[in-house]
Amino acid sequence: MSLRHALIGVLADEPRTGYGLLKHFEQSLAYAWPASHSQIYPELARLLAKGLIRQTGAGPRGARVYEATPDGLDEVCRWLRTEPDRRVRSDAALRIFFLWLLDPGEAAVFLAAERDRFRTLLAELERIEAEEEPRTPKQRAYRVALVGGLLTLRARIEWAEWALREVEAWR
Amino acid sequence: MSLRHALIGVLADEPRTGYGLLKHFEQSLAYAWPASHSQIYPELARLLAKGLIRQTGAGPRGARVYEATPDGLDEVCRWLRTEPDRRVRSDAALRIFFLWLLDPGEAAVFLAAERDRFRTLLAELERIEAEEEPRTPKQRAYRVALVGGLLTLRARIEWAEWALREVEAWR
DNA sequence: ACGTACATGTAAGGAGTTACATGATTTG
DNA sequence: CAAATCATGTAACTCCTTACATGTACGT
Repeated sequence: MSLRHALIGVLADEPRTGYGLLKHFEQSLAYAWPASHSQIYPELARLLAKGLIRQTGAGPRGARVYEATPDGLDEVCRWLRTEPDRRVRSDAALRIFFLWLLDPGEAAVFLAAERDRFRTLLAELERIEAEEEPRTPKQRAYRVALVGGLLTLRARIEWAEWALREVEAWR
Repeated sequence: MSLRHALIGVLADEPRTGYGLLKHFEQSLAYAWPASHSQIYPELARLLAKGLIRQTGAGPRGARVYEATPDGLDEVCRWLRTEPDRRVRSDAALRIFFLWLLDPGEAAVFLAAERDRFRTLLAELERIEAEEEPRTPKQRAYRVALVGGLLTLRARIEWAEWALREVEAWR
């Protein structure tokens, strides 16, 4: 359900091609909901058939430009008022529970990799944060999501640093 | 891949029934990897067929008790040394990007619900934290996971409170 | 000319959800 | 004796991943 609504939601802001949507997912939405082209293109065809989006034009190389229809926008707003599915899966977080099966040195390698990944991602988000002041409503919403990422990552880095000191004591 | 390894990993600590594993997932692992009985039971059958777990006995009501085999333990450790899949999907986090499609009052309702959910979850984790001192290696690993949850939730609550003040300014 | 990025699609298989289905034991 | 919990399974469906597949336009 999430992917189809996110696609309409992005198209509610401005018309885009399937490829444009793909790139937009890769650049920002992927932090919350990764999606590949093999999922996006068929889903766009379904949304088109249901009248939730429509094709407004064509670009070079056979690119199709879509935009959200009023029905599509209604559907997104209805979705936003429903209870979100709070289940989250994180392979990396799951592994923490089993670190005791490795020797402490190997557990430390894992935690250091986590910390480094968080740091890299934080630097990336801080770069985006510095890029431009949010002005439009959409930009302000994206900024709210961005700040969520920043605060969460800083907490995760703090945790990873603490956890590394902790596993030192396991030796 | 994650579920099958997590099942072996839990059974590496002590023998359990399928139902016992289900309850254990619901109580602690679900924060990182939710799993339902309709996934767990068939997966146990597959792990048994592959020799990664074995049945050690039977409890009342036809319950089957499993434990990890040495092959299973090797497999978990191999898994722990591979690169984790860092993709994470969060329906709730995705919705943030589309809050500008609602009016600010409705966006605030969403954010307040998020904040409340985080607070409830934090209280739950703090209760678990206070329960007992970790003593065994397994308990220490679980505590590392728990502290990760605590720090992350506190950051998410801080974010939700900031975001609520932010959307007030959208009116 | 060659490589990269643009642009779209399909197919097979694996993972996960929801619903259907059944029965035993304990607790009030 | 009724309800809750224990205990296990299957089936249909949806979602997602990986791989296969094809062609266009642009920059160097």
